[in-house]
Parts: sequence; structure tokens; C-alpha cells
Amino acid sequence: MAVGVPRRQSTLDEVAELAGVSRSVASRVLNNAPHVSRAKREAVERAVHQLGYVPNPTARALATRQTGAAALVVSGEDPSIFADPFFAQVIVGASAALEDADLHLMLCLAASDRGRSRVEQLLRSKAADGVMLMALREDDPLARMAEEAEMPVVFGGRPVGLDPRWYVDVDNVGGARAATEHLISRGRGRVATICGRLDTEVGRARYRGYLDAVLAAGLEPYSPEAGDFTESSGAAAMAALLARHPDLDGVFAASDNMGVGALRTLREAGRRVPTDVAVVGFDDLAVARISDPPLTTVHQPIEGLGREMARMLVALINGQAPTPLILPTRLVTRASA
Amino acid sequence: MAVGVPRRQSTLDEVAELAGVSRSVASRVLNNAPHVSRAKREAVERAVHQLGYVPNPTARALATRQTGAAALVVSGEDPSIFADPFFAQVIVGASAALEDADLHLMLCLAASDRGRSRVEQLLRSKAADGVMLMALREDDPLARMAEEAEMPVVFGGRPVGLDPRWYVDVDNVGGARAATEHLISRGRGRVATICGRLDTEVGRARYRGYLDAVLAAGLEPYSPEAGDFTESSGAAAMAALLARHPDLDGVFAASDNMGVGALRTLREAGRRVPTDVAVVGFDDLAVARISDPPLTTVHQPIEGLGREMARMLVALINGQAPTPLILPTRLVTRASA
DNA sequence: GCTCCCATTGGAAGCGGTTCCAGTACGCAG
DNA sequence: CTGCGTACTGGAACCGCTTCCAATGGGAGC
Repeated sequence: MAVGVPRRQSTLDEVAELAGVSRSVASRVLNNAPHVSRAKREAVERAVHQLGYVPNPTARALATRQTGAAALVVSGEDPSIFADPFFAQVIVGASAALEDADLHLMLCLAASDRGRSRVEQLLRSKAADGVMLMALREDDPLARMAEEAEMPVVFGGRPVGLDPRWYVDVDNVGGARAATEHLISRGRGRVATICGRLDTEVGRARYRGYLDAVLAAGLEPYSPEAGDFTESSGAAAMAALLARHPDLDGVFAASDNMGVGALRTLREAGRRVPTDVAVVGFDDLAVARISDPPLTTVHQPIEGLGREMARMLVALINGQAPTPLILPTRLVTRASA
Repeated sequence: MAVGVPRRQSTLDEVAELAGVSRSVASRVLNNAPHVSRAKREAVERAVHQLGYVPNPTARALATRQTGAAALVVSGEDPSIFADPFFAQVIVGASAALEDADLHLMLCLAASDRGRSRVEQLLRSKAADGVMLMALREDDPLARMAEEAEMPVVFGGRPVGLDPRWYVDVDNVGGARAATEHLISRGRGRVATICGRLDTEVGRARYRGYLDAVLAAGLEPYSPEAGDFTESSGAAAMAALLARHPDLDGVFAASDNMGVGALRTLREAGRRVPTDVAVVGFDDLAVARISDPPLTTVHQPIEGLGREMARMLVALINGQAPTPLILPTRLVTRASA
């Protein structure tokens, strides 16, 4: 039984003394290291139990030069970018993988200047054993900092204009192509796209996928209408598309949120989905399932993204040399197309 | 200019030597402490700059016995509980407030046994300066651990059967009452509720609010149909309610997700909303705005909840004595009621 | 010109572990 | 019986920073 609660955290010295051994031996027992006799090992274990001893992680970190934590940094000018369920799912995946490696998860939102400078601090001071970096914008100063940091860094999604050594990404081009091909295969010949921000790699890749499919089918690509991945921007973009091309019969939206926005605009404009206009989204968020009609979309393994980023980071921390990873996407057919 | 990148992190000793002062003085300069002459202060600053010195947080933590981090612990048996946008918003708020206090945010999902034991470890080893605890279930072992931990602990929402010293909660009873009163004021006389899990305080409080309003209006309360706050459980509960009370004309759902599920069931059952049945939700998530029809709901300041939890924790860490907080909710009227 | 006081200063003792290394004891081959 | 390799053991040196405290020196008051 862990006995009385000592007011002060007990230390390894106290354990050693109670067990009648030196601190070295006690330390070896705690770390499951060899060169400890069975008798002393048991004595130490008894003492640990009796004192309710828990090692001090900070002291251990100082001695081993390992913090036992990994950071997930999300960049973006808007703090609420982070409230996006997308990131929440990434976190779930990363958290699970880190738990397996017994690492803690630190979350850093690099939205404000303050936030960014804290991240820089973190990178330079080695306050974590490694970093996962997400949602970098073009020319994001974070990218340079990360390159300079002598710390394992894994990118989630490839940042524009950078060719990181280690990253996990989702097959955005393939997914967008599949989505557009699906529309075409259903007989839609006038397919437009609501693309995402073209200063992000996701935005570009999904637009490229759309182009690939349209061109491969010998159709005329429409010039894209851009949104910022949100519902309202999708609704606005849809309105603009309808104004430009009243006769379109298919739309590929580069995110579910924009897809749902498009559905709203179409409904308000009196177009039936999918009869008049078929719509396909991207992401497969919960919202795609409950929209009206339910949204055909491209499923991407978001939790898997987080998990694989964390796994890759753990591998790097352990001195291994993993290779970049591109996770597959797949079309989920629902009523909207 | 920060000169050449020393392969090895430079230390305070090196700074001191380069500046021609003792380590003590260098330390004082870094911590903005008094008792340093202007000349030496500047010399140290120059050396810091020249070496690109960044203090080692671990060493500082060991010396000061402050980790510089606060943990947000979310309990629950399902890891994906965390993917709930609700938590994402809490995180945004907490993160912002912690940033102001220059504390890092550690995220702990206590879903698995493994996760729970890691949280226990964290609590007992003082690996953080304080903890925010959320979504505790009845008899959650975490509650006891938290009580025993000699560490500031702030609860988010009050756990069932516990009366924590410090917590931030949302006015669930008031919100639910307002929602139900709204239904009644619109002439609905047969108002049922889809309540949340009654082994959670939120579930109970929102049910109590419903009861309050119904009884105050002299109406007959219907026995509640329980869900687990998810869309599908809401849909199922709605079906059950319709079977039991085919003539109901109003429903208060204890979460937006369940409310949206109810909308779906009602639509499938051929009931018009709000003409035949009016529906009010709770949470004011994004989904409430884009559902069809848009959901009248009770707005709660989720980000504010996170922010206030963090602020309260910071106050505790700084030795102050904050008081529990209950944040107001407000009804947001949309088309569904 | 001589105390006394106070702002500075640097030496040294922690903070709580890990780990290198020299020393001890014991078993076994020669 | 002596020599040597092996499995333990504990002393001591870090890890990098904070902070207490004694010592130093210069300026003010008398």
C-alpha cells in the first residue's frame, strides 16, 4: 500500500536510503537497467511503493536531454482555424500514436505574433523532442524556423514552395480527380469547381485534380471560383458560378464546408440536387452525412494523418529514417451526385 | 546579428564568460531581476545576441520547480469524443489565455486505460503547473486523483456527485429553461425533450431546465428520451418520442447534434418543422446554422469556457484565489422554432 | 577623513535525476 | 592456492539554471 502522503514529493535519494542502496542502483531499477541483484531490485521496488515515489520528469529530462513531449504546431492567421473539426481529428490520431510512444502532446497555435514567437522559442530551445507542423501558408516564417531547428520536424501536408524532407500528406490530386471523374461518369458535361485558396498546397492540388479529370475527358475546364474552405465562402462561390455559367450541371467543391454552402445556394436558386446540378465535396466531415441531400465526397483519413505524422516523428526521434507518406483518399457516394 | 550556428546549444555559462560576468549576473539579466549594473546588463545582452542563446526551459523548470505548462485533460471512454468541435473550441479559448500567461498547453486524452494512467502519472509527478479537467463521468477515477494531486485543478463543467472547489460551467439549467419557455411561448403545449446522458451533469442540468419550464407553465412533462449527444442518437430518440407521443408539437434537444438528428427523423416521418413540430437545440455549433431548417438553439460561450478555465488556472498558479464561474447562455432564434 | 549603508557581484549550493568508472566480491579455470 | 573475468555497487561528475549569501567597493553623512 502506498503509505501516508508525504507533503513533499519524495526523491530518488529517499527511495535509495529507505531501500538501503545507492542512488545509482535505485535509478537502474527504475529504468529497468541491468546490473542490479534481485534482492536490491526488490528492496527498491518496495521502497518506491512505500513512499509512493514518482520520478520527477523535469529532472529526468535535464539529465537525458529528452523532454518526453512532442509539439503539434498549427499555423494560420485566424485562431479559430483551429476550431475546425479537421484539426480536432488530427489531434485524436496524433494523440493516440504519441501515447503509444509515451510522449506528451503539446499544442501550439501559431496565430498571433505572440504565438509565432513562442513557437520559435520552442523550436530553438528544444523544449520538445520533435515537432509536427501543419497548415503552413506560402512564405510562412515558421517553415524557415523549422528548417533551422535542430529537432525532428514532420510536416502535415506539404507547404507551398517547400520540399520538406519528412511529411505526411493526403492524396489530394487523386481524390479531386476521382471526384470530378465521378461527376463526368454520371453524364455531367459542364462541370465547374469551387476551389480552395490557391496559396495553399491543398487548394492547388485539388484544383489540379479537377483539371486533370476534366482535360482527360476532353471537356472544357471552367475557370475556378475560389473560396477559403468555409461554408459561407462556398455559398458565395456557388452564386458566382451560377451567374457565370447558368447551365452548369456539376460542381466539385474542394471542401465539404464549401460543398454544403454550394448546396444552400443551389437550393435558394431553385436548382435541384442532384437532378439539375450534382455536387461533390472533399473531406468527408460529419457535415457531409447530415446535409440535405447528403453530400457525395472524398474521404480522407484525417485521424490517420495525425497518427502517421506522430509515428513518423517518433521514428525520427528514435534515430530511424522514415520516408514521406501519402495517404490514399476514396470517394464516398451519397445522394448529392 | 546572431552569429554562426553553434552546433551545440550554448549555455548560460558561455554567455557569462563571453560577457565577462558571473553566471549569477547573466541569470539576473535574463530574468530581468534587479541588482545588475547597466554596463553588465548590456554586455550580457550583447553576448546573448551574439551566441543566439536561448535558455534551456528544462533546466529552468528544474531549478524553479515550475514547468511552464498547463494540461487540459479530457476524460471519456471514446477517444473520438475529442474530435467533437466542442472541445476544439474549448482548446482555442484555453490556448489563447495560456498564451497570455506564457504557459504551454499539454493535451491529454484520458480515454484508454493507458491514457488514464498517464494522466495519473502527470498529476502525481507534477509534470505540469496545473490541470484543467473536462467531461468527467460519474465515478470517474480521475476526479479522485485530481483531488489528491497537489496541483491547481480547474474543472470544466461540474462532474456528477462532486463539488469541486474551482470550476467554470455554463448555465445549462437556465439555457434549457429558456429553450423550453421559447417553445411554450410559441404556443406549443405538448413539448417533449431528448435529453442527454443522465450520468453527466450537463445531461441532468439541461433536463432540469426543461422540467422547470414545463412545470412552471403548468404543462405535463413528458418522460424524456435519452441520447448520447450524437446525431444518430438524436434521430433514434426522436423516433421513439414520435412513437410514444404522436401528437407532440415541440421538442427540446439537449444538443445540436441530437437536434439535427431529430430534424432528420421528423423529415423522414413527414412532419414539417416548425409547422407541425418545433425544435430547439443546445450548443449553437456550426451545424445548427446550416441544418435545414436552421436550428433555433441555445448559444453557449464555448471558447469563453476554455478561456475562463485557463484564466482561473493561471490565477491559482499565481497563488490567487479565484471563485467559480458560471457563464451565461442565450437563445438564438432560427427557423426551427 | 572615516564610518556606515547599499547596490553589485560572484561563489557555491541546490533542483532531482542519469551515467561513467573505479572498486569489490565471488565463481571458476589453471 | 592463485589469477582473472564477471556481475554488482556506490561515489562522483554532470545536465543547465536559480538563488542564497558573503564579500567587495563606492558614495553619502558627519
